[in-house]
Amino acid sequence: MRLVFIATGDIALPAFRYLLDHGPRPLALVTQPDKPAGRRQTLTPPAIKTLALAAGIPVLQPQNIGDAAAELAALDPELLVVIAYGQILRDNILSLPRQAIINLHASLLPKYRGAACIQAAIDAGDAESGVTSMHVVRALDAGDVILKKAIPLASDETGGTLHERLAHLAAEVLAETLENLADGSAPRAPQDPALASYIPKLERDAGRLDWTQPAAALERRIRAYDPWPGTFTMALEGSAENRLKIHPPSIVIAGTLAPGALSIEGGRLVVGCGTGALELTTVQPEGGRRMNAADYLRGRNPTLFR
RNA sequence: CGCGGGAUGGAGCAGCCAGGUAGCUCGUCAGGCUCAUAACCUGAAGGUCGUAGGUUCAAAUCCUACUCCCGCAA
Repeated sequence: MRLVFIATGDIALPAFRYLLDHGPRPLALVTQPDKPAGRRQTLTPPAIKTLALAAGIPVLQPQNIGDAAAELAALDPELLVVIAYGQILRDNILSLPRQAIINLHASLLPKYRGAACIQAAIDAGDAESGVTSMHVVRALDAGDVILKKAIPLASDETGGTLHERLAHLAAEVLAETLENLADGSAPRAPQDPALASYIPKLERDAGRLDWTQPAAALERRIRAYDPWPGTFTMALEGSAENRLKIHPPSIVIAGTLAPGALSIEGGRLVVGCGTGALELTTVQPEGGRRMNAADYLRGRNPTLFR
């Protein structure tokens, strides 16, 4: 099968490796251009590009994927596989493959269309999440579903652990989807629009914790947003106000503290929430390294979180 | 050269701006108190103040270069 792989995010790595190991071997990889990353803002290629080059797969990095329409057409692909590419595909790409263009999405569609689907499942307290394969249509993540596989979420699940598990699940889903397409047995189920939800891309300050929220919701958010985009609060330390990152795990406890008020006893850091309170175990002051709450309290003297 | 914070006994920090006895909260060890304890009391050990130069009678502190850690941003 003449297949072109279109992906940027690391969640696509296991699926890409699967194709390299078991075929069909991709004719090319389309990925986003190298971007400045890290503290020095050095130009960094997507990890999947490095993997492709090592395997001798041609790599295309158009600024806009529409710019590469002619090159892709020249490859005469039967199937385009899209995973976490990061650009909307337009008609000049959608019309390219002779057989199909499919997308793998890290949620149980039609729930959580959009970019932050992994975080959304944990944030909402869902019992399970999964990976869905579908046909790509013009509306985002709205195409007919081929198949989906679900996995249960652990009580200590974080965005990082779920990302890892779904990445491997995606490889399984891709394998099965390709088999079904090859032998013509692929199901095609329209999504029920009434059940659809859309999760917008997370913004800069999305990780700031709102202490008026219930403790249980904040505990989920701290897990969901770890390691990206992370959660933080502004800590009043003396006359200064410093950014303080909050890492999981955190523990929901009963309490009647006012939202953002602190209870510091025996090296335990407890913050009042809208409902109940939250004990924080691991924090990271701006400019400092990650440390446990007792260490933080030894050298700093926070009086209020907001 | 994207912006910024940091490196001080095992941990987290103060001291630096206005150079001149190494300090705080813990931890560790010993002893005491207690039915008992991560509680309390007493005492002790433990530091080339990131590295290399420079200024000075004198540098954790001022100057220069370098190494490493981290936050923002992307």
